[in-house]
Amino acid sequence: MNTKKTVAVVEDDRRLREKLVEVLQNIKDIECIATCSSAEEALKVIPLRPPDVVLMDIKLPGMSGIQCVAELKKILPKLQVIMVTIYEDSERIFKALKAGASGYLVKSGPPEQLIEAIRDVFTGGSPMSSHIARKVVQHFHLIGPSTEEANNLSPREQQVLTLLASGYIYKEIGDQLHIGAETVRTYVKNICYKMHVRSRVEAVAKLRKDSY
Amino acid sequence: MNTKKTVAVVEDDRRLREKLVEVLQNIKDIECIATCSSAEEALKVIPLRPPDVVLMDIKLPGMSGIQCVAELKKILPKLQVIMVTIYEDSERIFKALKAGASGYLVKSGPPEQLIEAIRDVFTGGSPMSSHIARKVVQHFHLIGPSTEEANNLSPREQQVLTLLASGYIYKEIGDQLHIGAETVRTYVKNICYKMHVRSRVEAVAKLRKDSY
DNA sequence: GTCTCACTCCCCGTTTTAGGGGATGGTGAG
DNA sequence: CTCACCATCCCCTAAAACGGGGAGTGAGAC
Repeated sequence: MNTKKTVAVVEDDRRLREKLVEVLQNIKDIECIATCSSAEEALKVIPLRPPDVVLMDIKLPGMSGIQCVAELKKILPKLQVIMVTIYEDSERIFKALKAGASGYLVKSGPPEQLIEAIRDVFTGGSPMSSHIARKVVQHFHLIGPSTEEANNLSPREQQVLTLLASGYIYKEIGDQLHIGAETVRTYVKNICYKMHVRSRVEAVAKLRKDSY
Repeated sequence: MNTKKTVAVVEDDRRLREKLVEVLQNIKDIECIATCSSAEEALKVIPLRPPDVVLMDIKLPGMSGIQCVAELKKILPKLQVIMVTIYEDSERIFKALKAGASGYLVKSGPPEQLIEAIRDVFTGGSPMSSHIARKVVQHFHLIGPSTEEANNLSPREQQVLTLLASGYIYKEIGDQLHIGAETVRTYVKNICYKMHVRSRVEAVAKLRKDSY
């Protein structure tokens, strides 16, 4: 590869930040074009000259790294962000990923892991520390096997269920689908029967389990 | 490590199966203790002498590998399964993970990847091919940033919301929490207010967006 | 000591759902 | 040509939820 991959580092701890930059400087296909010591600074600096990849700490003074990712992604949707942090709790992991991070590394890993990760996101991958990946996978285990029950609903029934989940009452649903509220009611009855639930609320909750 | 990691292979294509076994035989810390050419066979054979790790193909004659994982996990919850397949579509990936798979590799990868993956699940990781990981991560991006609205519910309100999602009516919730149905109603009012929704159904639907 | 806030309960009247029926026409499979 | 299944609509009664109030206690914050 001829052109270098450009990287920005967001990390409040000065020593760690400099250490990261130093590591990156020794890599021929990577160039660190910016360093920030806070999320606020990152939001100013990074959009001016967007790098290919951002290495982002989570614990920052003021705005958190997670929040920062969310903001950056709003203005630079194609920006790739790798979280580099000490936190391994599921909640932070999921928040970071939902905010738009493409990778998640724990700081304890070797520097080579970081370099590999940068190359990995570059080629469309999602680098994650081993245990992070497991937590992500466990999230799917919690959801449990798809019951498929929502799938043998008729098209109309699925529409109704979707609108139901949006909080509409029968009459409103009927208006949107140009059918009577009584008809909507019939669908809800069938949905409850097919999904083996007792109420529309439970059906909506089950929809969540089956999808995702 | 002294004791070998035991592995079973489930793969219908004979040549590929034998090739997998051959690769494994050359590794000192891994022992292949079973091979199956179908999901049905796997369900009979594997529980008799459970291996540490199962390598599972998805496309099998009869029952699919995904279904097989779900069944195996029911009787052997601690069994670790790595999907080894040619499919890279999100739907199969998610179904496999939800069924209980711990890892997901594409067949095109090098044999060393397989060995690494077996060792990885053994140490609590979740091996995934690079692009598979990205698809998993993209799933979180689709959900979007947490709105946090469910998080500033009081503990009691969260309990109520959870039970609500399970389909209970106010009286049943009240009984379970040893409070009156009227109190439950008060919580629901507050929940709707705090979450900016108009009904309990919408609140439950929103819960799904915020969690996961 | 006041103030906020979670937790608890209550009332009234109105709207929405649930439960359990029945009914029509259309369409595609066997 | 049935039979199943979908989409559509209707009736009645009873149960549940909603809207919008009020109101008391105890804990912790300031």
